[in-house]
Amino acid sequence: MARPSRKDEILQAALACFTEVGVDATTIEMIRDRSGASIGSMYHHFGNKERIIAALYLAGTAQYAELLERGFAEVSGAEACIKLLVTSYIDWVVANPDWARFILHNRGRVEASELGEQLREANRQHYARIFQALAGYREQGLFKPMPVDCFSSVIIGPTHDLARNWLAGRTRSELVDCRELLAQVAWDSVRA
Amino acid sequence: MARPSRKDEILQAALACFTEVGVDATTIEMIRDRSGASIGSMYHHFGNKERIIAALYLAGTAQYAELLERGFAEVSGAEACIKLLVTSYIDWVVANPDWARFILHNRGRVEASELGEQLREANRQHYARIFQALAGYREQGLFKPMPVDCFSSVIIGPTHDLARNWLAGRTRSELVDCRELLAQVAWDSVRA
Amino acid sequence: MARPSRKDEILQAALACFTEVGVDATTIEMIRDRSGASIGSMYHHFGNKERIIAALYLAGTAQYAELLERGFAEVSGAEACIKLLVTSYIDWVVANPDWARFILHNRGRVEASELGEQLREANRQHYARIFQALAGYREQGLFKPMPVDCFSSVIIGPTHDLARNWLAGRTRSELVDCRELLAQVAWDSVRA
Amino acid sequence: MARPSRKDEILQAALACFTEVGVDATTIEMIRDRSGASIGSMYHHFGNKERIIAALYLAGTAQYAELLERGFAEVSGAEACIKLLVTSYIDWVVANPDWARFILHNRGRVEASELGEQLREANRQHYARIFQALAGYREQGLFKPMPVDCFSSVIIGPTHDLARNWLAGRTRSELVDCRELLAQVAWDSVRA
DNA sequence: AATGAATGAGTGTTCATTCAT
DNA sequence: GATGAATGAACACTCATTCAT
Repeated sequence: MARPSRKDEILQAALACFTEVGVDATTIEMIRDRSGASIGSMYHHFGNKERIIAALYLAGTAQYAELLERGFAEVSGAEACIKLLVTSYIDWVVANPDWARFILHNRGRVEASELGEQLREANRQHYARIFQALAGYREQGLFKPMPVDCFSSVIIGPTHDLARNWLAGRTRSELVDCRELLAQVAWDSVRA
Repeated sequence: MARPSRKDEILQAALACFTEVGVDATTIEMIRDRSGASIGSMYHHFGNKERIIAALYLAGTAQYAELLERGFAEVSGAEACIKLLVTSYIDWVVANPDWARFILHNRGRVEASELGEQLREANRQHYARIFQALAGYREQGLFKPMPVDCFSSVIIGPTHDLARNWLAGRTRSELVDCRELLAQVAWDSVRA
Repeated sequence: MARPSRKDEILQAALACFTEVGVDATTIEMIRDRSGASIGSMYHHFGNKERIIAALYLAGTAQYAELLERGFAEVSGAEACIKLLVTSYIDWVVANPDWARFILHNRGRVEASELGEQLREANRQHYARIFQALAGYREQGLFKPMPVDCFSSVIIGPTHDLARNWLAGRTRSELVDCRELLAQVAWDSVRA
Repeated sequence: MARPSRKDEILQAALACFTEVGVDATTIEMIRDRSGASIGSMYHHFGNKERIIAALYLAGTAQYAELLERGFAEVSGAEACIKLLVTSYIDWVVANPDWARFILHNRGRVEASELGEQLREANRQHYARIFQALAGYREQGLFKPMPVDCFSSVIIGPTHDLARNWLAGRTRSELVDCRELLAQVAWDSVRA
């Protein structure tokens, strides 16, 4: 296993700072301090703070997308696919809580940034991939008819909500203990 | 109808700025400019920026709580109560989109602020009120057994998720068009 | 004994603040808080902060001058007069340490203020009174000849220096324990 | 002779401002203006205003200590040593009147600052050096017995007092003209 | 690829003072 | 004489970014 590159060290340090004091309160100096890189090096690799944020965001969503992709390769059937969307998400959040917290709270900022279009494109592909996986079942009438925006929110909304609360330390339950329940609720909510 | 007080004018101006450029990018000067108040007056009324943010947050949650309270006075039955939680929320969001966006994205910041405890206390009372309204039905076994954190998220999660997307302009559907569907999904997800 | 007037209450409060945090760090609000007066009342009585400082300064020097005057009425002889200058000063400092500290550190500021001339006039009279008391002995050749500025500093310099250090908490000795020694040194230093 | 460093330029500019308008009335902007440095550079070198003040103070006392040290290398005997304390001080004040004025009026502020301990340590060493130089004579009984705080004040008090007055423009005499007289008075005041 | 001293526009906040009541 | 809400100029300080080495 290769040692982390300077770029990765900077991203890890940034995430740690974002977790501790928030994205806006994190200064370039803090990241420099934590990563061991020099200011010049950080600007050489990323150009500006906004691009550090975007790089961290995009890397996170890519990692989750990859996990989901691996899941799709292993399951089949409408129910399994819907449940996979929930369980993959929970598994990723539990494995990467800081990263998940960062992503959950900074979508708007990255969308508004100079790299917003890149994020939107990644999201489009992500959704396209999911709908491609579900298209067959939909045509078979296995899902309750509803607007596509609702469909997404009904599946993943409870999980997003609980994940946010869990990551903020506002829950008594462990997120992972609700894994099967949330998956079942998602399936029940969309099945025809 | 009374004319808005100086305090309210400041709060309204702050919300408009937060909506346009975000909370962190909003400067005291912008709020001053928009509200017509002097800097001194703003500090006389609120003390600092953080307290302006917190005051706006707390006023918003109080308003929603009041709307919900009025709803509880009018409905009865487990199904009606669960659906009310969803429809009241949607109604408030649709009626106050800027305020809703602000609240949806700044809970953590207010919790971490000097007024965090006040917010947590308000939240405790809010949840206590809801559970009190539902306690009878729960005892009758009308709800599927699940952890309390899940129960909340299953009911309101899809609505929160869709509201976030709608407020960010990421949906094709109108939030209000999903009102009955989301209410029904909520009820179906928790009924025994 | 009359109760302190509102003006005196303000001056006492100001001195307490000056002692605790320094003159520059003391705000009008602090004095208001401590005195119980309103802001308006303070400005009614004094006009501005500078005049509060000057009033406190002038009241202090007047009080010391009065003490000295009473001393002159009781003693006679060159040695007694010189020693009186030292002992009166020490007695006043020990009785009014906060006031003394304030006066010792704010002469320049009051001199530079709008009331500077008033202070200089008071000082002129103070020195004139002292030299009048000593004029006879000087003519009798009882003092070592030296410039008048030196004469003053030689008499009171050691006492000023020790008083400053004592008031700042930098001495092991108590100021009062050095009373006789300093008086004797003063006399030895100026006697012919 | 090397050209002054950026740090020294800032310090010199600060001293000039302190002399003209006083420490509290001097703004960072004034020092920036006068030194030619950028605000960022000033904060890069010193961190904050308080540390500029302290650096100037400590540099001044160090310079005087060095002058005194050179004097000790050249003289011997109790009388010469005592007189050296006075004459070195006067020589330094006359050569550096602005610096001297600054030091004479800002000891308390630096002691109360974050660098107070550093100043106290420097003072401890300064006094230790002096008492080491005099220890032998003291043991020989060449000095009048008195508390150590008095001993210092008796020697240097008249000089401090006159220097303050001279630096404030309140004297008719020139400080330097009183050099020998003050040295003699100091010696007379402490000799056994 | 790496460094870090230098930059300066921009920020939140303070506080002496005014004035209508 | 007394009040205190309102004012706004002025301040110390921050921090993303640049650039010569």
